Amino acid sequence: MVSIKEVAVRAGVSVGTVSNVLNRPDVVADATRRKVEGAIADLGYVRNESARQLRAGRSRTIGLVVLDVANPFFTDVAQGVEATAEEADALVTLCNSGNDPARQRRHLDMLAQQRVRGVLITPIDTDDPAIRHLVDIGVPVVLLDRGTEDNDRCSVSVDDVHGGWLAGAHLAERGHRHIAFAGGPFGIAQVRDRLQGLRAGAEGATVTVLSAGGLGLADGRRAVAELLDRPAAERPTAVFCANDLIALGALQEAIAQGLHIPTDLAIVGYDDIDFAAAAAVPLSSVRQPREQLGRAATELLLQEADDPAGHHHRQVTFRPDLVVRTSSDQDVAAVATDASGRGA
Amino acid sequence: MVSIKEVAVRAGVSVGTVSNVLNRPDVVADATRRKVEGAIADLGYVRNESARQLRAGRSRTIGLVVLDVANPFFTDVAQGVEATAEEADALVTLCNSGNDPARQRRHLDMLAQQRVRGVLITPIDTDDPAIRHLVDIGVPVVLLDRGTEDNDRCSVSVDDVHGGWLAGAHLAERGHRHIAFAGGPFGIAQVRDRLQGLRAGAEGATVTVLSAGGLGLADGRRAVAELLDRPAAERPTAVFCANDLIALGALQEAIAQGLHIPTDLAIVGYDDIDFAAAAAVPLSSVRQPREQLGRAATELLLQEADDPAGHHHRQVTFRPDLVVRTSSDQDVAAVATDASGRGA
DNA sequence: ATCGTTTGCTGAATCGTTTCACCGCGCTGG
DNA sequence: CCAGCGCGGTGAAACGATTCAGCAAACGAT
Repeated sequence: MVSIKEVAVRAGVSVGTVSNVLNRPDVVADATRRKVEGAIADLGYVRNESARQLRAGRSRTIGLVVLDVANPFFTDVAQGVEATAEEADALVTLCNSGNDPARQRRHLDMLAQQRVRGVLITPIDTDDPAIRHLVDIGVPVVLLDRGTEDNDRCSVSVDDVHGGWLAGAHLAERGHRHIAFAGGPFGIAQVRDRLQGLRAGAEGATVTVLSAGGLGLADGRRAVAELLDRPAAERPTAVFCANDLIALGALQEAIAQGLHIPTDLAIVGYDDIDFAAAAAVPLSSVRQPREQLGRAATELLLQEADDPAGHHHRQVTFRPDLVVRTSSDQDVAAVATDASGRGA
Repeated sequence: MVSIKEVAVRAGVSVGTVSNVLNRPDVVADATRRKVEGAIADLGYVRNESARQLRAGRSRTIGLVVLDVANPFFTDVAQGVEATAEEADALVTLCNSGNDPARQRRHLDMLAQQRVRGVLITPIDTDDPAIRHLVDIGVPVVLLDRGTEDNDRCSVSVDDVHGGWLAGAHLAERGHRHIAFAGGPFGIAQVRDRLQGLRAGAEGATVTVLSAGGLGLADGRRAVAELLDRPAAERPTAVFCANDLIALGALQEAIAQGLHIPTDLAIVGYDDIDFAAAAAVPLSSVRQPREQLGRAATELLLQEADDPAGHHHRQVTFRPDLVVRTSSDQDVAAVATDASGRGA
């Protein structure tokens, strides 16, 4: 593999000059520059980023650690991050913790070793010591899709309590008196907050928490199966899901079991991923500004990385809104009249 | 930021010894090792990967460049890649070309500069010079989800012609005489091959190519809209989509327009992503071994990286199979009888 | 007591870049 | 004619880890 030195020899100049051609072409005389560029092309020279970085002491990349790459919500956030990073000539290393604390730890260690300029993370648990360690050794960290009370770092989040409230209020307003909640694990703050909001919004209604263990399609299917195990009289008439993957799984299982949506069961999801609108029974969902979330977080991170002293940490919170689609757009009262005797 | 030198000073040993504690703990006396470990913990020392890499001449990471991270097919492939890489103690940098040649180029340049151990790529066009350059400078490259006639690199692919054939044969067998194809652009080999296979499999049927420009949900919606513009008599009775995103978009639009699936229009997708089975009209789809694709490619890559001399390039091809679900599971003949007079 | 051998550690060279003090040259103004 | 100044370029010193020849001490065998 050819180095700057060999380029210098072939061009008949010193290594310092080659470096100048690469980094500050304007200080080099035209003729010399052309000679060097010729040598670079001839030898197929490729810059060695490790050496640059070693010398510079910091890298041009930022780390992005998400809970689940298979969830379109996170890929959308990632696109916002990447777009913003690209504008600032930064690179992004995308890491998937897959909701596994050990994997998250490994990724954070690796990012620290790479001396990344900063880390954007959707953390699994409230206060992982690995995250604290990063902050302590001076790596800028911005929490993504997650607020914090600590004021030694920035965060960008969406008001999940309000999101849950919107869903609860909507369902209550449609006449639902018994609402199920599907999603887990409760170690994840988003899940807790959305449930809390649901309870506050669905005033007067009973809220039943189903034991969906995770945040995937399969968990939604399980949740509806569990729901159908109950006697019809005790069965919730609506289910609010902690994300759209669960909601889509629930939708599928409900249809497979012969339920009509929303007549027999109303469903509201969370995130408003593209697949939600594209579902055959279009899914009501609490929409988050996904790309903007990524953009805002990246801007804060780069700001802090560029000027750690002048920076002061901020907690940015977006407001979600509810998109009502077919899956929940019917009054329970109307159902009781129109479709009495119906049900699985 | 603390370096190995400061650790050495605090532990009262030389830097060589600290390095040994880190890399070959067994050659260091217990007492010394403990002293050094103590110093490391006290100072919060974090290894500098750039320096290691500079010295070693190569890195521990491999690059993965995919066409579209928002497509669950690729995130599934990526999971296979990551799992295999992790077993081999390698890291993965996931890059999204987003079907943009310029972005692909930038990512490849960056990976070359990082001196990655190798690159896995789902290329956009047949023979990008940037890919050739990588091969020329000795970076192992494995084509992913894409075959090649060049025998200077490995490839792992799925027989797309056969996949298209399966879909075509299935639809023809169900009595469809006029089949539409949705997907693009045709610069992408997968799209071409699937169409070619469809033509071969749907013997005796007419194939109409719709002008879906891309490979996303919106393109599927557009395709069905275009289809409905035609007079009913000239309208295809089935549509084969180049991937499941298109198929799901088509499904949604078809339902929104009041068509019944599969009675009025049969739909077959490609990839069998999880959302396909979860669609409310479960989607027939050509299944590819997604994770296995990633695993196989990564194994080939690591093999080549570990022993470039002993390695000889292989072209691995998997066979896809067809999963028939509701969206296409009905005979056209039966339709004509059961549902005459129906239609949008 | 002497001579290997083993054990455990040191110190310096090395990787490829960037950066910076410094140098020679030609030109200009006094 | 000379001091001063840009201009263009040089060469060496970093950056932080790894590796390896070499050294000192301890030990075992004869």
